[in-house]
Parts: sequence; structure tokens; C-alpha cells
Amino acid sequence: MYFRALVFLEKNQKDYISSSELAEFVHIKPPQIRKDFSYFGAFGTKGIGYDIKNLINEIQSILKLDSPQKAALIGAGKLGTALCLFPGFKAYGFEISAIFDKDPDKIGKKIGNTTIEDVATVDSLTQRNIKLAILAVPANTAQSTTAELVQAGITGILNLSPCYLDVPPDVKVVTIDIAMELGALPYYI
Amino acid sequence: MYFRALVFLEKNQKDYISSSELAEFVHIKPPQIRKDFSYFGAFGTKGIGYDIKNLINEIQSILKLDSPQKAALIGAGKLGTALCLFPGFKAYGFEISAIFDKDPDKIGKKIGNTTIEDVATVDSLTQRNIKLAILAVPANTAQSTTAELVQAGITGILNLSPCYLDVPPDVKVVTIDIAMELGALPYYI
DNA sequence: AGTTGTGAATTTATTCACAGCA
DNA sequence: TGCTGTGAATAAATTCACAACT
Repeated sequence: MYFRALVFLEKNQKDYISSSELAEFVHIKPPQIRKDFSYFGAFGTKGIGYDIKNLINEIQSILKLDSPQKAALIGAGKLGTALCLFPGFKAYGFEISAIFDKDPDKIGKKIGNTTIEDVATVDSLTQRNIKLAILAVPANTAQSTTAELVQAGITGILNLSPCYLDVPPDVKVVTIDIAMELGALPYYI
Repeated sequence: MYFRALVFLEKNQKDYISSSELAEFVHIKPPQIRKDFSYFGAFGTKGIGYDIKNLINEIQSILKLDSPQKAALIGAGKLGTALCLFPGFKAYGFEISAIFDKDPDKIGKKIGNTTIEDVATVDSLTQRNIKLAILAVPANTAQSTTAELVQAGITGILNLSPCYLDVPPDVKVVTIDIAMELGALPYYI
């Protein structure tokens, strides 16, 4: 979140930002920000604040976003296609360099300039050294596809289906359940 | 999350579930579940567990998901269209009953059986008594569109653009930043 | 015998407040 | 003077452990 904010604020005129200014922007209290950063090092200058460019580099390095990351998209349906064409991944250095689907009508076609491959061949990810997958398949096939991804050496999965995925402890899953997030709104209203 | 899990587990043979069984399913510890429920009431039976159907009803009522909810989609691009056709909202009682876009080529066309309207006419949401909006517009127009939505009486926004939205205190925003979630994976790997 | 509901204990997260430095 | 970095203080969340109940 800090990374996203700083990349945005980098465009402004200023070179330095204080924890209070950043705090106002991300709606978090200043000591929280300083404490968060302090877990990883001392990136600021007393009396001045944080050099924005330098801080971006530090966070990029902490998050391992300092080298380009290849990701595979599994599921070239409406949502998968939308994500594939979504420009937002670039800011984090992600490139979707492989797309898989099980639909024979889609295999061989292209999204952008990436050709859709048969999901039965996900094991090729091992050789291609792709470690990240965006899973945009129906909930009922999510778990079985996940098993194949893990088999293919995937260690990070962004799961867009509304279900929990069982994976070995060395695989990290982040689940985004869009309907569930919407489901929380009426309570607050 | 409990709601999602219980709706799924409802399909199984059993009528009752203990906090330990539910805990295993959602990967949360049993006392956490009991404590969470206890903030809202005593829904279980000692020695037996929770009546699944009854618990679903209780949670539905807490979350205000017990009556159908109308939502408006703002932005009929690839992502918006995918969301609109996404079946997952139904489980929570949501219906996307209005779609808006600013592109004249899209206005008047249909997604599913809902006609796309001009985003300049979002103020009609007031009369239609729609209080929820799914915002799937580019980041640079998100804030200005939000202001119009608030003006039109929207009190809950599911924001899919990677930016913070400024709203009055009586409006609740939930932001899903898909790229940011993916951005967290390399750190864990 | 088995499970809930909940005060107490523990752990974790947040905030304060200020020494130390530019 | 102004802001960071951080130990101490406070607040919040989680977990324990067990009485109460079916």
C-alpha cells in the first residue's frame, strides 16, 4: 500500500515526504508508518523525512519487486481476459507471460500477444521458471487446478475464486473474493 | 467468510457443525469462531454445535443480506462486464440492476439483459433506491465518479481501482486492488 | 461425553512520547 | 526547529480453560 502511494506521489514536485504527509495520504497514523518501516531498516533522515525515490527502492527490494516477475494466467474467461489486459500489473513489474485454458476453442488464440495454451500442459511452467499464477477458473475446478500448479513448481497463487485452496506450506495463496467483499457493505451501511 | 463457508457446507449431509469442524474448513482456530459469534448472540447448542441453516440465517441477518440488494455497476469495460456476468453475487442476494458507462458506443447496448446507461445520469439512482455501487472505471476518473455517486445517494462502494477514495463518513468504501495483492506474493515466496 | 459461551490470560498491534540527529 | 526511530505504554485481538448445559 505504501509502495502504491509512493509511486503515485513520486509524480509530484517534492523529493521528500514526512510520515505525517504520507499518513494523511494513506489514511494511517504517522507512528504506524514509522514503526512499519523500522522493522526493515532506517530509511529516513531526521528533521527532513523520507527521500521518496529512495524509499520506493527500499520497499521494492523488501517486497522483491526489484526484478521483473513473470506470472501465468490460468483461465481465459471474461475475468481472466480482463486481468490480462489490465495495465495495473506493470507498476509492480509483473508480466503475464503465459495463459492457459481448457476450452479447445480458446487454445491457440491470443490475448494481447500471448497465445493461450492447453491447461493440460501447465507442467511446462517448471522449465519456463514461472513461479506465480493468477487463478481465474470456476470454483469447482480451482482446487484440482491448484494441485497441478503446485506440481509445476508454482509457489505463489492469486486466487480469484470464492474458495479456500489447500496447498503445501511453502506455497502462498492470496484469495480475492469479490462477491464476499461486496457482501460486507450492507452491514456497514 | 463464515457465511461463504456455511453456504458451501449446507450442501453436505449434516445439519449441525461444531466450531472445530468449521475451524478446520476455514483455517481459523475454534475459540476464535465462538468468540466472533458471541459478539452477536448465542447461536449454538452446548454439546451439539451449530444448526447450519439457522446459523446461516443469523449471519445473513447480521450482515443485512437477508433481503435482496440492488447494486449498480459503473464502468462497462472488460472488468466491469466480467463482474456483471459473474454468478457469484447471487449467493449474497445481490442483483446488478443498473449499468453505467461514459462511452457513447456502449450506451444503449446490453450486458446480460441490463441496458448500459449514460454515466452522466447516475443521479437517477436516487429514485431507483440503489445504495450500492461497483466502481470499475480507470483510476484517473475514480474520484470524480465517486463524488457523483455520493451525490446520487450511494452509501456503499466496491472500488476496483488502485486508489484511495475520499468520501463522507457515512459512505463505506471497500477497495480491491488486484495488482497490489499480486504484488504481495513475491515477498512471501 | 461433547460442545458452547465467556471471563481471564496471553499475545499481538498500535500509539505515545521523547532522545537523538540533520 | 522538525522529523525520525524506538522503547514504553496502551489498546486490541486471540487463545486458553473451564463452568454450564444438552
